[in-house]
Amino acid sequence: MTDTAVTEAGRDFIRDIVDADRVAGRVSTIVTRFPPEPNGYLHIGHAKSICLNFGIAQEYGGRCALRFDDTNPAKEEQEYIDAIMRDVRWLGYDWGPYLHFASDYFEQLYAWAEHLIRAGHAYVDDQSAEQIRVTRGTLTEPGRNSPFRNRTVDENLDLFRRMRAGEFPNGARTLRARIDMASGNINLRDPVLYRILHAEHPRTGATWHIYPTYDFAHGQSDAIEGVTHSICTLEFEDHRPLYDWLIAHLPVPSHPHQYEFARLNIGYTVLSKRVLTTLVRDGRVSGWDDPRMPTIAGLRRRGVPPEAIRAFVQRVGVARANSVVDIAMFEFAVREHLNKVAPRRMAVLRSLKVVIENYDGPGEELDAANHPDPSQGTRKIPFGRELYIERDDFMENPPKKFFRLSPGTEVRLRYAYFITCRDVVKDAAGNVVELRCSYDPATRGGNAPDGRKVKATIHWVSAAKSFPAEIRLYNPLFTRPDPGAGGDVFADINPNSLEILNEARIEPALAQSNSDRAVQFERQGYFCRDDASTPGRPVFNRTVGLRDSYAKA
RNA sequence: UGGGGCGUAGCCAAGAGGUAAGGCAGUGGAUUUUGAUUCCACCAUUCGGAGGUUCGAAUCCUCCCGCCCCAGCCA
Repeated sequence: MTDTAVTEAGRDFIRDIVDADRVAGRVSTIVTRFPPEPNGYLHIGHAKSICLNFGIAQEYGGRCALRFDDTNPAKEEQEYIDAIMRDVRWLGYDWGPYLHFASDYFEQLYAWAEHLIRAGHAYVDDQSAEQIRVTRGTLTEPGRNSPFRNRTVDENLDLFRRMRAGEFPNGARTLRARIDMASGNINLRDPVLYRILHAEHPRTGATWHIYPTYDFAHGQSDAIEGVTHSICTLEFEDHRPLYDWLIAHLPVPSHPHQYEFARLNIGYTVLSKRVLTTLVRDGRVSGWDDPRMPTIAGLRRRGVPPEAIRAFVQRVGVARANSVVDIAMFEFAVREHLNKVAPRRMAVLRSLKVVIENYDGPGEELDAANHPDPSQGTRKIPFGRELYIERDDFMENPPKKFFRLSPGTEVRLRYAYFITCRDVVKDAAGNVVELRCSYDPATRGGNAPDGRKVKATIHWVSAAKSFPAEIRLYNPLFTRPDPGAGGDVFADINPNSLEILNEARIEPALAQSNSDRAVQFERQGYFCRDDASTPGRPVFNRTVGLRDSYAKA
C-alpha cells in the first residue's frame, strides 16, 4: 500500500465514531472488513466501501480483512473470488493474512445455531416459503406465530441435525430465530437462520446441506474476526437490531457494531450487480471488463488508474444521505491524475490529408516535448510534404469563433511550422478530401522570427511515417442520468456507447513502444493501449477526453 | 396506514447555539506552441416549509412537506 493511499483519507461520521471509540477506550485496535459475496465483479460502488474499510484500518494502524460472504452456493463462483481479489489488490489494498470466508465458519455457526435452539431462541419451522411469507404479515399488520414455534428443544435439535444430515429436500424446513412476529421491524419477525440447500459450494463442496443466511453469518463472522466497526450500506440499517440480537444471545468472542453509510450512485451509470450481470450475460457488453462497464475490471481496461478511483471516492465523501454523484466529478479525478503522469503524443483520429506544396526535401525530424514538465524530455517526430490533420480542425466556412484552419488562414502545426491553407480539393460529391497548403520555413519548431501569432496550434502526423491504429471511443452506457427511472433500465441503454475509429494514424513513438500505460493524445484526451492490440494494429481506448471549452461554447 | 432513515447551491459535502468550509460543474480574467494545464476572481443574506425558544438558530422544540429502505429460505 502506498503512502498516498493513506494520506488520501478524508473525514466523515464513521471516522468520527472510530475516534470517539478510541478516546473512550472502547476499542484499541481498529478492525474492519470488506465483505463481498462472490456472485459478480466488483464495481466502483464497492471501491467506496473498499477505500473506507481499508482506509480506516490504515489510518488507525489497525487491520482490514477481505472476507467473502459465501453463504449462498446457488449464486457463487470461484471466478468471482479470483476477480475480486485481483481488483482489491489493483486498487492498492492488501489484506495481508486476513483473507477469510464465511464458509470457514460453517461449523462454528452451526454450533451457535444449536446454542440458540437449546436456549429456546430458535426453532425448526416446517412451513413452506409461501406459508412463511403469508404469516409474516405486512408492513402495517403483524405476523402470526408459526404452528411449529413451540416445539421442544429436543425435537428442534433432532430436526435441525437431520436437516444438516441432508434428510430433507430443499425448502422443506428452516431454522428460525424466535423473536417477535409482531415487531414493526420485519427483520425481527422470526427471521430464517438456516435453509436447506442441496448445492455444491465453491469451497465446501457437498459437505453441507444447510446454509446460514446472511443475517446469521455476517455478524457472527465479524465477531469471530474481532471486527470492531462493521461498515455496510444503508439498506442494512433495519438489520442492525437483528445483528445486535444475535450477538447478544450467542457466546461470541467479541462484540462488533454495525454502521451504515449511503451507497455510491453516479449519473448515467448503473451500479446494480443484477443489472450488470444481465448486461454481461445478454452480451450487451463484451464482458465484465468491457471499458464501458463501471466495474473495477472495466475501468482498469478503460485506462482509469487506481489513484484516480481512490481520489474520486475520497472527494465524494461518506455520509448517510442518498445522492447521485455527477459523472463530471469522476472524470475530473481521472484527468487530474493522468495529466500528471501521461506522456504526450500525437495521433489523428479522423484524418484529412494536407499537402505542403512548397515543401520539397525528403523530410526531417523535429523535437517534441514528452510532457509540459520539461524534465520528461523530448522525442523526434517525422515531418514531410504530406501530412494528416484532424478533420475537425478544418472548416471551409468557419463560424466566427473558429480558430483553426480554413481557407486562407494560418495555424501552427505543433512542434513544426506555420502553415496556410491555399486550396481545398473536393471529390465528385463535394466532400473535402485534401488541403493544399504552404508553409513558412522560417517558423521551424513553431516560432515565427517576426513575432507574428496564430490563433491555433493543431496536431498532425506524417502521412508516410505514421502508423494505422484502431481507436475506441466510449460514451455513457445509458442515455439518461437516472437509468431505469422510466421503468426499464435496459430500455435506457445507449446504442452509441461505443464508437470505433478504424483509420486513425499515430506517430511512430506510439507504434514502436507498448510500454506506455496511459498517454495523452494531444488535444484529444487520455488513451491506453488495449489488449486487443496486435503487432500491426494497435488498439487504443479513450479513457476520458480533455476538457473542451470550445465544444461547450 | 407499521418500522427505520435522509433533506445545506446545478452535483457531492463540512458544519452540531455565535452569524454558511471545501470539491465538481459554471462564469469572467491572466498565462499558454494542447480551445489542455496552471493561476486569479466570481458563484447560498440562507440551510425542505411554517411556527416557537434565544441577545443570537442550518444547529434546540413543535407541526407539516418531500425522498429512500424493509413484507427472499438473496446479500
